[in-house]
Amino acid sequence: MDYNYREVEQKWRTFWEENKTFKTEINPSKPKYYVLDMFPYPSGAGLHVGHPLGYIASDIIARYKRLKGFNVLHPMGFDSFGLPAEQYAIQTGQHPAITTEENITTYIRQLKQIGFSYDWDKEVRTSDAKYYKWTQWIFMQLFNHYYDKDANKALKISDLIVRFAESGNKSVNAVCDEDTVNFTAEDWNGMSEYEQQSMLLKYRLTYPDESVVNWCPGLGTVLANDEVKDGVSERGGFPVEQKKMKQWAMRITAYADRLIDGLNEVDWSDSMKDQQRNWIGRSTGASVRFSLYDVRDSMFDVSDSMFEVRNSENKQTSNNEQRTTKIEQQKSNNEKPTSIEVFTTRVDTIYGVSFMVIAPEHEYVPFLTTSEQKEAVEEYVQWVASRSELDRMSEVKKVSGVFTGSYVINPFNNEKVPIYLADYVLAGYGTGAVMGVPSGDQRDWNFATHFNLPIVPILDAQKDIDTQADNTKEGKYINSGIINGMNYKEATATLTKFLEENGIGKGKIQYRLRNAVFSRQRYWGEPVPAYFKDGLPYLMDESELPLTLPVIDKYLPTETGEPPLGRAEGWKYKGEYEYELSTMPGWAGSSWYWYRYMDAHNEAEFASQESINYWKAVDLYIGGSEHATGHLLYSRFWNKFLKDLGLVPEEEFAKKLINQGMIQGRSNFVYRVKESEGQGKKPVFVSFGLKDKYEVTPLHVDVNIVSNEVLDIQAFKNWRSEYVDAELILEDGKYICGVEVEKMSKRWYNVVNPDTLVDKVGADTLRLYEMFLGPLEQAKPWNTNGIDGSFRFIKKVWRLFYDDQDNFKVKDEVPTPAELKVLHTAIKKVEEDLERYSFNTVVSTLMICVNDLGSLKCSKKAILQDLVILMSPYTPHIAEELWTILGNEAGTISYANFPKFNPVYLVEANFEYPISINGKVRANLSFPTDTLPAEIEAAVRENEIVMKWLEGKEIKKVIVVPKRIVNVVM
RNA sequence: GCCAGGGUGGUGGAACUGGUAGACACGCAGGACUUAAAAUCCUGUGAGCCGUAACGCUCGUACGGGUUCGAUUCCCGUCCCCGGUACCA
Repeated sequence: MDYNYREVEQKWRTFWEENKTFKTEINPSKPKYYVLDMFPYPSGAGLHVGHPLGYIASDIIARYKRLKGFNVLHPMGFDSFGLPAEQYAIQTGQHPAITTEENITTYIRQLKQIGFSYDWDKEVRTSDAKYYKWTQWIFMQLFNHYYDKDANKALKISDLIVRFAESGNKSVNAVCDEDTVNFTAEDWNGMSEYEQQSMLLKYRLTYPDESVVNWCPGLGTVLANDEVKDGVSERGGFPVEQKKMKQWAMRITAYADRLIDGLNEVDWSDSMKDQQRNWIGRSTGASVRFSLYDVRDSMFDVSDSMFEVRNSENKQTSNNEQRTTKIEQQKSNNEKPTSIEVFTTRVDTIYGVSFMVIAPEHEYVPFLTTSEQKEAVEEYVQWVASRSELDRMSEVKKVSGVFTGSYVINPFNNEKVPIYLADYVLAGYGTGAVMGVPSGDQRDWNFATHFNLPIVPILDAQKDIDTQADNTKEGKYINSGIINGMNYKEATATLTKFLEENGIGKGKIQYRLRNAVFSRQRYWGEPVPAYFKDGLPYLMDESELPLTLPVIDKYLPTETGEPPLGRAEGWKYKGEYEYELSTMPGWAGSSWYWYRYMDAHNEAEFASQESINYWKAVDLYIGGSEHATGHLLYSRFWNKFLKDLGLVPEEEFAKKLINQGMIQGRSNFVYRVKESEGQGKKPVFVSFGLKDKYEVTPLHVDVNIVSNEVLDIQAFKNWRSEYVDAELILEDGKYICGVEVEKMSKRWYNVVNPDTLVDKVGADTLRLYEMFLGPLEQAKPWNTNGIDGSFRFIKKVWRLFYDDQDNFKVKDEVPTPAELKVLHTAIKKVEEDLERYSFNTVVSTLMICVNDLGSLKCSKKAILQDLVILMSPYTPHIAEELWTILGNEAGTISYANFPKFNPVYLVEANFEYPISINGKVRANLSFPTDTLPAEIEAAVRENEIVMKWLEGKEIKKVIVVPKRIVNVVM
């Protein structure tokens, strides 16, 4: 009889659950090890085969470390706020909490089925009020702190207020908004409450700010970037425009340097560190202020329709009498700007400036545009508003832009420089303005060539600048006023000094990193524990947490375009003040969850100091590389902040990080005819083979309603309400779908579920197979072609214990040297490979070991017992069963001792040297392992085969690499 | 576009620090067992070539160069694929 995996696996899963085999407690007598998985978003599609890849790997390490004597924390939880549940709620009216609960139940069932050694008592869910209470609490701490550059850490806002009252802000060296002006203690004490609070917002680590969003008037909502395709909404095909909106932001830039420095102390891949460093993008340069030249009039009526959207917030501001203070006036819309500031990393090229470019959404645009240029500018701004940031940065070859009609003055040579708008300058980055130096920058060169602007050489080393830009720093400066004849270093120093002495600029460090937007115009997220009084945000009291999500009738924005929370009846702080209506973004709850696992049910703190100081930081963190610059950066930021508050001990929360490669999915597509897009139109889809005859938009379709690329039409119509009466243009009576290999993701409907596989071959086989697929880090498309090999392996192991007639054949005999050699070869390799996280090669090693023991007909207990331990991290169910069968206490293999490798069994008397001649192997010669290289050389020189290959030529050299190879050079 | 990763047989992959390329598996082909099938076991399996045969030869790690006694591995350039690109998580 074959091994009955269904029965055995079920038996041990029940055992583990009932006996809480993996329950973990603080135990100072043992070394600790914390293995963490990036927790999943519980999608409606259930767990897919891509999830377990990382989970299996981390579970293997968790089990391996237990065998090595560590006290292992290995928890699992759910990142359960998010867009898909809300989207489902919009479609069905079902409360996202219900859907989420159902999905989590499914996930837990699926996870338990795979035999992970999680301590389920420590499970967390970010959408649980008991959890998000602490997310809100951390948010409040951020609001109540500012970043002090002298202390190089976050300090209390209450302390800042004291300092302002005593000496103003001149002596305060803190991270704050760019436009913060200097004030004295007198100024501060003379300010109204409103003015003081407004000022403090410029310092708080979280604060309301304006940022650009994808506004879709057709759907009356803000869309995520990936809900937008070709400038229209993915759902419904409505136009999308860029709009500025008041949003909460997190001052992550305050931590930019520490986020860069911290990378030096973690064991992450260099590529991952590079990505983070580049994302933060620290660059050293200078800011330079260019005065505006002769602004004759401001041609634009500020209330002009084109600018209405952008200025709506500002208008509100100026309507509010209280807010128009002396300080604010400088920024007010009614005053003409007098200069434009740029940031440059190449201040040395300043004499080569022949134009200036500002972002089309720059706030000065109305003032800079002359009446002659008004129409062209208006048209251009409108066009740019329809384009996403990504589109704008991607299209580098096509030059676009428009002249505003205005000029600035180059402060170094007093030349008139025309001001253009161009979409490659983004308002959100730097000052939203750049100086154009066509001889030294290719994009500027392209722009200058396109608009026929002068290209001035500035260095004598520049070559061929009439065909392309040359960004060299070599040579001496020419055409460059005060720096003529200098080299790069001298010039930069001279210019920076000049800027500072004349008050027109200064040396500056600029980051590409932007402060993180912390609002979503959605329902299914953490409510922000803030309310508004006179248009300013205030926190509720900590004792009033959690602020729970109110009940609403529909999960859509209000008629006036407010977020769904605007629908909540009477939802006001103390019945009086408006709450913040946006919710927190997806990354809020995931930015600190590893601490909650340490003490998941604590109601007094986010986790006890005792637990935090025992578990400290994550020793191994496994998750997808797609989180490189999102989750992993935000989490590091929050961790550093919590450390500043003295609440956690470690500067970096994840000591070792492994990025599992994506298991790619095979996506299926349907093709919607473009003419049928838009509200109220009947959707028309055309089959793959006929799609070239129409203008179509490819749309993802659920792979589970497609089989062999043929669409199940009825299932498709039921899939989404708007497709109920869709028309399908068929070929040969079928609707054929397109196929593409891409990331397996719920939002592309290409999720494949592991349940079927567990049923067909068992969890142990699935675990083994997923590891056997290849290196953990490498991406690979999912297919089950090789799974039989893993299944056979399990059966072969069983057959070492039982013969064909089901007789137990394990004997208590003394192992032979050959058997010990097989076993210890495996022990060595399994240990080495696990230490370097080479999960796939361990599977091969186990297979070779089992094959060899089979050939040796070895069924000796001493050998098999160690083999079972070696296997147990990969195939815990069968290992637990065999362990018990061998006479050990039931359910104890998880805490057994990893077999000790003994090199004695591997000693070889001889080594067979490959003999290569000019790099090509021509013979093999065996020598005792202690033979000296000179003796080997002598033997090789006299070898017949070698002589034959020499054909009478001289041997130039013989290279002997001990226990590797011999190479004869002739 | 920019940032980062990858490309090895029919397929997944191995080769750890520059040292016999293709371990281990899948698939395929042939054989054993069986009335038959499944399961299991055995043999072969990068491409091309020579030969009766043991064996041997040439090519071969995306493509083109380079460094080296020796390169899948290091360097330069090109092509293709995948992830991220700030509201998917």
